[in-house]
Amino acid sequence: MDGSETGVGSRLRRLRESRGISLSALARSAGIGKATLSGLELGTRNPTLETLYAVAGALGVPLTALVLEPGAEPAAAADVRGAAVTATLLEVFEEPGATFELLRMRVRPGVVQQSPPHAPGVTEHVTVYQGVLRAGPADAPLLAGPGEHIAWQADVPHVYGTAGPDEVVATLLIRSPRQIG
Amino acid sequence: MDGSETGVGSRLRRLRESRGISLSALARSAGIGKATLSGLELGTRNPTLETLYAVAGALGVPLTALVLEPGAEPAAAADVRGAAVTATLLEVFEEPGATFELLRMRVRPGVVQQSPPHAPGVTEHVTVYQGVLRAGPADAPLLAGPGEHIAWQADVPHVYGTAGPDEVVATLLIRSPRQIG
DNA sequence: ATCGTGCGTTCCGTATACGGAACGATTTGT
DNA sequence: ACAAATCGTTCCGTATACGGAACGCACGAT
Repeated sequence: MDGSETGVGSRLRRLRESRGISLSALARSAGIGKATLSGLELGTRNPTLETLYAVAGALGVPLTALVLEPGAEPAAAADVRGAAVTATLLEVFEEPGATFELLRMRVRPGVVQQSPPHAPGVTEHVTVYQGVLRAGPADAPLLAGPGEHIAWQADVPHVYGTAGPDEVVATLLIRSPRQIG
Repeated sequence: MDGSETGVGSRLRRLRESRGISLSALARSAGIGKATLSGLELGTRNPTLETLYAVAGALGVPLTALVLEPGAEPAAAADVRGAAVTATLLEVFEEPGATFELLRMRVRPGVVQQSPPHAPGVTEHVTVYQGVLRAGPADAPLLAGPGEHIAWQADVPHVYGTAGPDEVVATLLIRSPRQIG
């Protein structure tokens, strides 16, 4: 039973066949059973992380090439959505003094999104790649165009919007200091 | 037995705790057992893909935020290493007009790394999180400290180095316009 | 025509990932 | 201060992912 077919099987089969490797050979070089690999490709098994790492390693691709997705991804749950902003968490960096969350953000033109205050000490950093962004504290938003970077304290209400007709593409970095308790 | 601890457990635990969600609550909202989640975080279990999807979905993060990896990955192909710079490819964004490659970069102090020119139109954008970076065109490098962002045209020789005693941690975004032919 | 080799799938016993229900420890409410 | 709730871990029976060994099939060589 597949139950939650995620496309890993078909993606893996295409990857393997595009390299002209047989199922038996890949199973052997990955150190897993043929039955396991066959079931994985057919979608009749729910592979463990260990199996996925073995296969990805044998193919010489990052695990994300099997699991992540060229566009059709159903993982809408991975996104944060609001009136104007769609954001996807890319990475979380744990540094000694703070946690950094790096998100990719899109802002639709013509709408302004309010965001409630975060905890004290939290700062937001935005680097704009496309479009012109107007964002920052609700009472004093800042402007940033492609290649520019703005930052503000996020412990007050803040807003996101565009200052031009185009959609804005940017990265948002949220810095949360380790709470001192 | 963990066998191949990939850091998923500790990363997941930090992610969960940084949001102030209890293990019990996350297990409930993900629709999985507390025992499963506990074992996953402790690294005593080898989770299935289905479990990983459930947890990532409940946290609202892409699966890659759990699985993408800190260093033990055999996929050295994803890494770029040089005299002073170690970079790991985090994500590739395909936009209509350009390809963006987002990398996490570390620059060791005391060494300067030369990088050959890229194709015309390629720009590099760096956001610094720690340390002071000196980078940019070889004849006119720029400085950037924590929270600052610099960018330059990468079709000339450029350099990476530090301007202080500390290692620099930054993200590097390379924008390559779709070739016009 | 009959091997011999390799393919991908299926069968099967074993190892283990799963969820439910304990458990002790800690926090919260009265 | 005690009781109730909730925390994260551990115990345990069940479901299932695992690898080894069949299986049927498609070729190539003698």
